[in-house]
Amino acid sequence: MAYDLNKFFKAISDPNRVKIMELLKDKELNVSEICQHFDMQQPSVSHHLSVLKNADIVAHTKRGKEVYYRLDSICITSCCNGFQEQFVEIEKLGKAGKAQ
Amino acid sequence: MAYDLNKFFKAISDPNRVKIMELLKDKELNVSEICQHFDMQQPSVSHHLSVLKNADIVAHTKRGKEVYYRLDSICITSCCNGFQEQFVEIEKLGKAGKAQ
DNA sequence: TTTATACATAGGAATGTATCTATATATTAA
DNA sequence: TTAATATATAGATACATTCCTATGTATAAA
Repeated sequence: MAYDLNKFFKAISDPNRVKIMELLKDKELNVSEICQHFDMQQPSVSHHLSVLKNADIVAHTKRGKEVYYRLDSICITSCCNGFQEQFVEIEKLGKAGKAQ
Repeated sequence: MAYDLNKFFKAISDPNRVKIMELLKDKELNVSEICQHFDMQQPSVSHHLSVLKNADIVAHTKRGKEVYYRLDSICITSCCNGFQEQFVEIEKLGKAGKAQ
């Protein structure tokens, strides 16, 4: 799978989308469930989900009337690692800790 | 150092800024030298450098009339790794290869 | 088949961003 | 001190993004 790094980073450059990703960290949620955690209207949440989907950060499955979204962690690690490798020598990678 | 992840990802969401980062990969360059690689005018390059500087992605040193910019690879690895760790279990990290 | 529910899409207003030209500031050379 | 060079800042314009309301589409329930 060839991820579009620019699309990926644009997608994660919005705090509301990052919050959606956090909600989906270890569970699937449908759109209504995601909406409950925001002040935004449902169409705005749908828009953010489509940006995440378009960047391959989330996948979705329709079950009945509901559409369930889940995180694609391969995309996240692949894009983050791939970007680092463009700029930092391999032997230096993985040494820097989490941003505090 | 507490990096601002949102600021970091917004900064790297622009192709021209990523290209500047590539130019600075293993050498310092001053603004005029960076400008030679772009069609943009010098003030636009200066603007992009200030966005990168503001996100702690580059540092700069003035020598005489010139201002030399260099990449801060610690910022890059710290932000990329820190972001991954928000969403992916530690034991799964570093397994996914470079985006092709 | 009609109605209700879940979600997506369309279109518009407000705001943010990238680029340009013009100009200010700092440093060096004459 | 005056002129030239390197870079940054200011202001304007074009375009992109976010959010809203209104509405379309698919599925399930009555």
